[in-house]
Amino acid sequence: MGPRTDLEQVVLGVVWKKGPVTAHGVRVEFSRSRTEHWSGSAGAIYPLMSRLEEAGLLRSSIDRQQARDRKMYRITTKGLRQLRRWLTPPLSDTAFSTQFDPLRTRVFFLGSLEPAEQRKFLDDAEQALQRQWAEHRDDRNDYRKKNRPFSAMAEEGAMATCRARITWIRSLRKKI
Amino acid sequence: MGPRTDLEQVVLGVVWKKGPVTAHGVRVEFSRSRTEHWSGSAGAIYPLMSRLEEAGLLRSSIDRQQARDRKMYRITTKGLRQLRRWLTPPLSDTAFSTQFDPLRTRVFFLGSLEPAEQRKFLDDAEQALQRQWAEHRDDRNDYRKKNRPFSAMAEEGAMATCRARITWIRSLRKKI
DNA sequence: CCGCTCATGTAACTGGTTACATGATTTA
DNA sequence: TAAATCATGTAACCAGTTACATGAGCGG
Repeated sequence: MGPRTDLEQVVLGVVWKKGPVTAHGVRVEFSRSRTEHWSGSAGAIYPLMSRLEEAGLLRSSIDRQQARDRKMYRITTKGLRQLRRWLTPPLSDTAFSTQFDPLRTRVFFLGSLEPAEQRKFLDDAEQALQRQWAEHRDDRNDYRKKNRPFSAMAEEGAMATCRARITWIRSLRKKI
Repeated sequence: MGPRTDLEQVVLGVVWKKGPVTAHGVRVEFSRSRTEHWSGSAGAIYPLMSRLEEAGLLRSSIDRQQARDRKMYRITTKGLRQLRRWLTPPLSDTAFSTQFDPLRTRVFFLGSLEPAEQRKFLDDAEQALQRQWAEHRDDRNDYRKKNRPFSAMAEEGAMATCRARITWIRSLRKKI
């Protein structure tokens, strides 16, 4: 009965990386993320981490040294094995399938706008993507400073897709 | 009381593009899509299209000409106005925010694998992305044949992000 | 006549969300 | 001393999903 959802795997990964850590600490990590895919809401994280502990993938202990009691989570050997399994080929199909892109989705229906409005849409999109790229660049630089090379590499992935989308939007702009 | 979710907007768009169309026809359109973000399940589509009709964005009529009765949906003037509003800047923040990418998500935790396993992960990913790119290219060519320029442009967006991700994966491969 | 596609729906479930409740500690 | 942050949780809700039910028409 290992983790079934990506969120469970990611929480496992966060505990591996930051552990020992509180459920609150995991939530903070989610709130810092640029993507809005998961909010890291209390209603999701607290029951989820209890489940992972019950499954033997996490283990918790009460830290009474601090000003107030804190439930510290660590990853277990079994948990680490599970994390590695999640990353070891062959990966599930869903790991590779093209993801939902609200911008691309909208382009399918761009023909319903007047050409002038279409151009406005594309100009707006390009600006937003440029802001987004800059945010990921800042995050990457932060990760480099903190000596977290894999997180920096992940941010470079986000930067690369931002650049590709900007180039794509510009090419549409020329066609219209 | 307009549409609140992207799925409702997309269904509105599909009816605009393919209409008059049955709820089943909309479902088929979703099943053809490469992305797995929405399954287009009956439990989602049928109640949703009823809601859109109740809100005055779609209008239906029973077609008795066919072998069996079919409920044909068309977009209303109000519906088209709503579709355009969805595409008209300023777009909601969620339209631009960096999307969830299961591959990038995994890279954050790639440090938990041995270097040899890391390389295997990246090789596997590159192959999958290349297959994915080819699928989107085929789809784009189909759309071109069918004279659907905006759908073709959308597919080119997917192709561009695939290429960017391949380049990114290769650059990680060199670093490791 | 068997299985496939077209066609329309409903019921139970699920993996999250928002909002609420509580209280200690820290900072302005 | 008020507001923000740390910290732990629960309850109600929501937008989907899977699975089921039903039936017509059609090709092999």
